[in-house]
Amino acid sequence: MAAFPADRVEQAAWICNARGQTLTPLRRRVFEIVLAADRPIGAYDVLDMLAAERGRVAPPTVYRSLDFLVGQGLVHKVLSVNGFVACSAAARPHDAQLFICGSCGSSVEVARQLRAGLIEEEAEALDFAIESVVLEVHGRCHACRLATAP
Amino acid sequence: MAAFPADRVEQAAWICNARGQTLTPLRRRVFEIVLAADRPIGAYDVLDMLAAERGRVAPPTVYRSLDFLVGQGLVHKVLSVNGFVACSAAARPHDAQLFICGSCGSSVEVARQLRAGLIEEEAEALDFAIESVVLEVHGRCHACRLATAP
DNA sequence: GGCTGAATGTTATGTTATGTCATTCCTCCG
DNA sequence: CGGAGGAATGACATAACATAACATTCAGCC
Ligand SMILES: [Zn+2]
Ligand SMILES: [Zn+2]
Ligand SMILES: [Zn+2]
Ligand SMILES: [Zn+2]
Repeated sequence: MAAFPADRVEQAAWICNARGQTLTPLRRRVFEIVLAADRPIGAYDVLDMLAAERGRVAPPTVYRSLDFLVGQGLVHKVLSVNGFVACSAAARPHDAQLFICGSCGSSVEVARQLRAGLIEEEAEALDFAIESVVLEVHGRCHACRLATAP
Repeated sequence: MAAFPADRVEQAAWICNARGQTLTPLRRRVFEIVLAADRPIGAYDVLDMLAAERGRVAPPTVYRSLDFLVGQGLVHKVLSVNGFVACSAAARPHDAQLFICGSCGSSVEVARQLRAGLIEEEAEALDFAIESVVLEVHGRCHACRLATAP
């Protein structure tokens, strides 16, 4: 198998291939659109961009591709804004940890594990089997703080 | 002012009063419905129950009451299931920390702070001003694990 | 060629949430 | 008393987000 590529879209294709999956032209294009947005983007925004390129596009077309990309860990769904954002480290799937600015809409994904074992401890105490953890931090980003502070 | 009451609905009324707000009959009824559900409940489920009692009810009626209750910290919005759940410790507002079972839909709110300072550290490094943190843990609860394990 | 399975197209509908203006009701003040 | 002002609710319409179900296309394989 070829070496891990530098371009993020090629990385995505590589990751899919390594799993016996296919990054089809449609999925690739959707991934490119999400990637280019560089912030969480709505499914219907993706739809509009696709429609501008290829005429009428129905919602399932977009949601199926997004679901595939989310399933492969290439894209994260951002619950607090009903959006999707490209993963910054998709090589191995993980729960996203996002800092989301309420002013400009930008988001930053943090790779370093932000939780100590407290959640796992609590799960143990509850006899709760963790499957996934949603962690989304809201606030104001550096740029927006500069913009209003004197 | 009267002492802090034992009943959760009366507590809610007390909390509102203490802030110069009013738990009107409608808001009180919505709170009772959310409280009785003992798990996240959808806005339109609340709507249906209200409608059964008082005839036609429009969505804004429900959403306004839910928004009020969320604003007062009496109810938490659960993003991962598009639902609302009564807060188990509303006396002072806080970000919810929820363990949500994907099998039975139940949720447990944990009061003890589940995060060490790692999120705050990271925010500091990013110069990000935190306003709120969404933490929702998904998995299988104790009861559901018992139900399928031999 | 004909079967099969994956992907996409197509139509319709379900689910969640908000914008806007009208109405009610209470309180304050002259 | 009577009207101004504000909070809450009612009522209507629509926006925004997401999925169900079935048809079609196409490549790989025997
Ligand atoms: Zn990621
Ligand atoms: Zn910002
Ligand atoms: Zn709470
Ligand atoms: Zn359960």
